[in-house]
Amino acid sequence: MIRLLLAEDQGMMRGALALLLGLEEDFEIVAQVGDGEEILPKALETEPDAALLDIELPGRSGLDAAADLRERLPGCRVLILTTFGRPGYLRRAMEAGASGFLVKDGPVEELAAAVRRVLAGERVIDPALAAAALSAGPNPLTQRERDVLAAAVDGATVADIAARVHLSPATVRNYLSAAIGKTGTRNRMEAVRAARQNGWL
Amino acid sequence: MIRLLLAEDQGMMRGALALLLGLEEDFEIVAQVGDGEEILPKALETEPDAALLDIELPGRSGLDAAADLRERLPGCRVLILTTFGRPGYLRRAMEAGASGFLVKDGPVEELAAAVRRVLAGERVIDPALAAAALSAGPNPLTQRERDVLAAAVDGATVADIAARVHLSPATVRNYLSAAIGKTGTRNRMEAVRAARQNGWL
DNA sequence: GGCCCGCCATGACATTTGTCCTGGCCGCGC
DNA sequence: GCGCGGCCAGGACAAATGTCATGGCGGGCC
Repeated sequence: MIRLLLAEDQGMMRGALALLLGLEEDFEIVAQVGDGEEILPKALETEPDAALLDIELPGRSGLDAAADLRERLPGCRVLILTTFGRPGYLRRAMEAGASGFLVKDGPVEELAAAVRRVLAGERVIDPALAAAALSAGPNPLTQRERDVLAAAVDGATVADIAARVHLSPATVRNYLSAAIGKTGTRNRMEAVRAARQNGWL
Repeated sequence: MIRLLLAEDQGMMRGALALLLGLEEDFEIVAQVGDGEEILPKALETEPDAALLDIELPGRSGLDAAADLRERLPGCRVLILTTFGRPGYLRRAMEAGASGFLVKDGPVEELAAAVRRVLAGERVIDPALAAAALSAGPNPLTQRERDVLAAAVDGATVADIAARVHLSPATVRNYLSAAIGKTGTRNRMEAVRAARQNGWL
């Protein structure tokens, strides 16, 4: 019997996946969570064989949770299941010790198969996405540049960003300028979009 | 037997919902589409009793498709199923003649029940969302203001927007200023976010 | 030790952006 | 007819933004 933990914030998606995987003879969903903070506690409590994690979660990113799991529950395989096939996400997932990376497009049939293959020791990764991740190269942004960009997503002014990150407004502008340069864009919003597109945030 | 059409772009979600609804004794999924353009042709071909439509679709919005269906296939009830419970979406869905409006949070069990209730002639709407839609009031933005805002989403400059909408840069700035004023925001990006938040785009 | 980075900050500067005002052109309602 | 509002454009001005140069601080690496 394969014991599964399922982390997904959209209630309907979570319920549908749980029902679906529950239909498989050898699968058992031992935990369902909708918040990233709950993943580790629930996993420690139920000790699943595999965890199916969404990335964009309230509370704590599925990628961070994956790293937690590798450290605290090494016997549990981690599968990332996400809407967006961003190269940087795949890279971070691999660095966090994930065994599989699936996108929410593609047929549901893949899902159970992927879980089984991961449990058998295989790595499951979309080949096209793997190629994209390699060709895209690593994240060129420094920590601070990421912080500042992340604080700029919702159209905040320099002053707002400076307050959020506890920096001088002038420094913020310098980091923004650097990020704009590195992403090859023309203004902060384009830089934010480019960084998100690549999974660099 | 209730004949259903299902429109949803995420393959995994679409497959999961189809399997799930297919489990109901009296449901039959007669068509599945992942593109908004395909909704009307498929519906005319299969003549379903109800259509379950996502809003954010490639090709054509689920809201526009809903209007198409009301006009060309009045016997078909329309249920909108969307990730975002934006007040403006609900309003537009009602104006397009939809009988139900569900958000993708909330349990899957609601889904089949909602379809049955809609087929029985009821309207199915999240009460909290209905209240929000009423309190938010109608869309205050004019057509041109929406156009210009929509063209500004990805951090385009005034010149870019002007080229896209075939307007003078000065006019674009005026429309942006008007949109910023009407949304009560401080710059174009905040205006874009506010407008999207309310489903005004 | 010297060198390279990342980090933080400031000043100066050109460009872009947001605001306000003026004006003209239409269509609609009273 | 008159007023109102949406549509289009331009000018003038203040504020925000993006760039560049300069400087100091600290930690790695050879």
